[in-house]
Amino acid sequence: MYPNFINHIRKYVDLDDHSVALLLKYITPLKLKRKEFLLKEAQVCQSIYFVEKGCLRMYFVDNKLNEQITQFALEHWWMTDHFSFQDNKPSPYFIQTVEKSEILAISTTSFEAMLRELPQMERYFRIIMQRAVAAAQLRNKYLYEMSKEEFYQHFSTSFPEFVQCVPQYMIASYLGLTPQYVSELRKKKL
Amino acid sequence: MYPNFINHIRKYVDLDDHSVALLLKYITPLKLKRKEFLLKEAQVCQSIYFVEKGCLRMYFVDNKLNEQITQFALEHWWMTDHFSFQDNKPSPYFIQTVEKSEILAISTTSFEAMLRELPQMERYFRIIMQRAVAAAQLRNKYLYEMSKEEFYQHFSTSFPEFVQCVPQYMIASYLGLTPQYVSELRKKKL
DNA sequence: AAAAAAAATTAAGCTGGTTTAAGAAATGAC
DNA sequence: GTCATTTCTTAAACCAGCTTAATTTTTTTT
Repeated sequence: MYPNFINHIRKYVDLDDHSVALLLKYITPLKLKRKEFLLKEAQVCQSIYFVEKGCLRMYFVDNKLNEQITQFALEHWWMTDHFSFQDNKPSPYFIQTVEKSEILAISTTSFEAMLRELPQMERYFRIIMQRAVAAAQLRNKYLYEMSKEEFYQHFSTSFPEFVQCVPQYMIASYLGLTPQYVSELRKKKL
Repeated sequence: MYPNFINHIRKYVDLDDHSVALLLKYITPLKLKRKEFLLKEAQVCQSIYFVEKGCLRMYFVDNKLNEQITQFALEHWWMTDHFSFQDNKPSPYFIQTVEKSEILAISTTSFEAMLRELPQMERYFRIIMQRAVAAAQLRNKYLYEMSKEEFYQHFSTSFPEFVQCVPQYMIASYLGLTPQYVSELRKKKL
């Protein structure tokens, strides 16, 4: 039952079978097709989502009506609009499946109750969030030190699995590039 | 004793006086002058730092030998190289006081021991880190949707206290702009 | 298998923001 | 209070990456 989910937690904290059983009461499994939405602009993001299988993207629509992708989540990554989730504010984002996916959702209220009942999960999320901050810090450094060309080359050599399963125009959007420019860079490299 | 520190924790979790006493054993207070270093490039970042009073900046030296500032920390903010702190890796960053400051340091080992003895602190840091992720997500969105001019105007109207106490060229560096361009933008606005 | 829709490419012209260089103003140290 | 250093300004030339627009290729739907 949800092996990616359980294994991921057990990588960071001890969790006996009884605790697992308790934990499962707080999650809602979702089977989704390609291009289904978990969140739309102006809604409050009521859950935090774990990608058991598949791929999610998060984007907002900018003032030129472009979809700006700000995040992807692959298998065993978490995804939410943290600001909306924590403070119950309407979100500017859409969260959508990129492909057929199995998602585990934990609602705001379940999240709070789960943390109270299972202190290991408090620890787990402290570690996960700390790692997310570290990742954000690193990505941020890349933005300061690399040109857009270097940023693209770095990304596409570091994460070839993305280039596989995500269309090129989405990668361009995520990296803050125009599809035309990515096309030019690819030509240049060959 | 360290009112900013204790009040900040009590904003998020309950902490009785006995717990406060236990907690204080894990922290090392530091009184620093202007421009003193807490971390230099190639060192492992052995502590997480709380700004009780004053101001810190974090920067790295890029391949053109510019100091690129990636973060500031004002009163009651935390600062560390999370990647270095968590995984004991050498850091690419410098952490330095911008002005005379009072800093509370918690070392890697103290941090771990503290979390084991005081579960409230596990919760506190889970919340703090979650808020840091939310802040990073928001800043990231701004980078996608704003031009550099808009980003500068937004920053300088949102955080006038910074423009007060941090020299202009540091703000330029933090925002990823040249000092010349900031100068031009300021002229434009008046 | 054909039609429709979505994604990727190509190329020319343009612009937001950098680079370079020099001088002016502000700050800190003695 | 003066000298040395740091910070800020001005201006012109330049370029990385965008815009626009048209064409081709790939994918999806029927």
